[in-house]
Amino acid sequence: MSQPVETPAAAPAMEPLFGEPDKPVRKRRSRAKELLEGSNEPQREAVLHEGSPLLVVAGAGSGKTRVLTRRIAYLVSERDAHPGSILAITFTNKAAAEMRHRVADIIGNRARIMWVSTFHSACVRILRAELHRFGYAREFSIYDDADSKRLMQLVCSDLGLDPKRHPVRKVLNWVSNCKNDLVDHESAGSRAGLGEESYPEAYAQYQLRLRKASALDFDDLIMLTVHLFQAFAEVREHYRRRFRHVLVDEYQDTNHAQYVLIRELCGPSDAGAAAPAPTDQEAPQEGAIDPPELMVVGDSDQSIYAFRGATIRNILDFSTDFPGARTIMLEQNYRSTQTVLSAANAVISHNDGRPAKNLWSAAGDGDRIVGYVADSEHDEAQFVASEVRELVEQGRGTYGETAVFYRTNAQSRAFEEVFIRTGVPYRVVGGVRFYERKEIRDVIAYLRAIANPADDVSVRRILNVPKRGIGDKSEGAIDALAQKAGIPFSEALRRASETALAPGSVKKITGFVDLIDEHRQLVADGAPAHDVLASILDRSGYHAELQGSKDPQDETRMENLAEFLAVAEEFATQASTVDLDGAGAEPNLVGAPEPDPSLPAFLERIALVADSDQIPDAESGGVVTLMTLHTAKGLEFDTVFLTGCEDGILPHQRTLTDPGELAEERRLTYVGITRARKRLYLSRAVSRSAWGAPQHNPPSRFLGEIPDRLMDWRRLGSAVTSWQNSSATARYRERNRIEGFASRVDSPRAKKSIELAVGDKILHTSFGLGTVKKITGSGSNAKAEVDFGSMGAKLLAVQFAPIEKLD
DNA sequence: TCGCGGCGCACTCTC
DNA sequence: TGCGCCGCGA
Repeated sequence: MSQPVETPAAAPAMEPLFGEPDKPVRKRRSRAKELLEGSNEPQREAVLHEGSPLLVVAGAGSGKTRVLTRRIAYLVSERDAHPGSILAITFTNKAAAEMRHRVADIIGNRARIMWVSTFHSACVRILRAELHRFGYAREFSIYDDADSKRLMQLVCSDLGLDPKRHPVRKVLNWVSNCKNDLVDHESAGSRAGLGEESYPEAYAQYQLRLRKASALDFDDLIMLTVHLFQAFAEVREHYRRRFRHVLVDEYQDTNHAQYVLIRELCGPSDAGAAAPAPTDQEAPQEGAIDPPELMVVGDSDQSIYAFRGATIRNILDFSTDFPGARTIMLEQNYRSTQTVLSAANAVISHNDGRPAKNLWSAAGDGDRIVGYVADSEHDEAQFVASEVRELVEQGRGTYGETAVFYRTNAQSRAFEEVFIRTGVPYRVVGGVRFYERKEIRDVIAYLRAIANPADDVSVRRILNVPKRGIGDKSEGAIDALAQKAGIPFSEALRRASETALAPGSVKKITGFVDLIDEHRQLVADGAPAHDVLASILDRSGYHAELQGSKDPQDETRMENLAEFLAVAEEFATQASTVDLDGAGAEPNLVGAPEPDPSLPAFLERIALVADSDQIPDAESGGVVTLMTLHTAKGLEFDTVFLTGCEDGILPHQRTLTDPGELAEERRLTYVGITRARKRLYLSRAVSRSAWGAPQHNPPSRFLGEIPDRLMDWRRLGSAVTSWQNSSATARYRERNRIEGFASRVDSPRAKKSIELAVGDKILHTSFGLGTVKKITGSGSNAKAEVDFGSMGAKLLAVQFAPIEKLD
């Protein structure tokens, strides 16, 4: 949890700004010199001097972020840009922290007043200062995904939506898409293009509830900022003047709302229709100010967030969106071997309608890509574990420079089991998220209820946690009162005596109100977040309840809470020295620039920080990193294991029917492959247990797209041999599509050699994994009685049944 | 009002 | 497989 604070002096050794990252780091001075004198590569040089707007299209590993960093340093050093006038937007907080480090390494302490943050953090800052214009209270809660889902659940049941036909998740996604496309709920009903159901009422109700709770969800952060800019010309103008340089990393992952935000900020001046026309001849220059300079960097092949509303359109249409824009392409890769790149190129080239691009590397061919076909996911994990150990023992790699990627979080389990058993040190990034654990959410709800009295969702969550005798009945009565009087739930709690509840119940409720009030006072007195947290854990009885429990689970809960408390304390000390957005030292930024360790600031911080921001530094970790392909973006490792290369896993089952989604899966694979510097492993499992029942998937179609000469197959599946032959790939794929997985294990050759004994494990195309219970007859007459678990016992003709024997 | 046990369902990816 | 919800008994 302890990310390095922004202390340039203590910054870890960093990569050079360009050139091979593997080379020993040169001294800071020479690097700065190199920066200012330019590099030997003309395109990179051009990135510095090229005007605005500027689009840099760069392949994986070509140092996109480095180029962006360079431009910032150039602006400050050569063009005397005030660092406070620079806004750099990155995709994750982690990336923002890294960028601040890099810039600080070149221009020193002045980098501290640069504004580097994610879209969401930037918007929160602006909203804190400006949202009162829309009538919001200054303290608003920020709802994460789980909160939004909970809220939408209430809405759906209010509207009587059948959860079978209209799952909460689906409704929420629809609403989220509307917001990302800036379609407000009044016009959402007539929204065309989605084809499926639309939920304008749910949208309206959901927004109403959010509004009542003084809460914003993630999509609101962007949407409302855009609305602010559009509704108040002076606000828009203020930020256009304040930011003279706007730089956006990972532009391919921006959605429509984010694009409009950038356009409002950096578009041509006359775009602001609301701005008063300069008819007054006395002050013609007033208000006539050039838009901020804009530079965006991206790679359309790495767009992997379409499901969240990101649209590649933004990068393809950049030059139309921003007239006069120039484009620079960077195609040299400084990260990977040519072998790795060729594989990546081969896969991505199967996507239609992408601009031609061919990455090349000067790093040499390097090792071939190792392929492995495992029998099961355990076998796959076993292979990865032993391979990692071997690399480390032979001194060819370190744990910290090794990563294991998978498509879904659920796949991490097999690796964890085997890694624990074999003693390979590892760390899972993401997965069951820290902030999604029950106990953490509980205390966050406490903190929110204290900070934002209107936050009904949070108040009701902790009303009876820990148990204090306020049950459904009491809650219902209070809720009825709140509805009747039109007041927030927390307000109704104070008037509990007006209900028909028993005096005992009223007393319990009063006790709860007092508890919250007491801590609200604590906050008002300026107590830092961790003090409030520690107090509420104690006074609410939450701590005591866990302590008294005999459930071993509660022990880990205690540990988690202790860690959370540590996070809060760390936040307080950080906040008092440096602002996490790097904006704290800027006096005239927005509203309250002073870093503050207060409770609202802490809540804001934890709402916006994703767990994947806590990826340990690869160099210092010394442990193998396990993560999903999505979180892998922007990272790189010497050795990469890309696991689960199966149709149904990667590409994911739900994407197989949609060419557009399939293209995104291919880009995801591309991202995974290009994370590898030196060694790449591709593995798949013939059989994989998915919630209980074994399931067997055909090899990923993406595997067949990689030329044979690049591959070194360490082990092939026992029964399947033809699929990796590229000439057979198309046929295989076709056959597979028609027959489903039935064609995978019935190769004639495999059948001939099958000999079964009692106790053998076999794989049947229809029944799945089974155990041989009894054998009768022999040779071609052999029959086997096989127990297929939940599928029952079957009698099979060994010679003809579509089965495969497992080791 | 609470606690327990049985059952049914769930797994994309994330700021 | 494990989590969350529901219904029941105390």
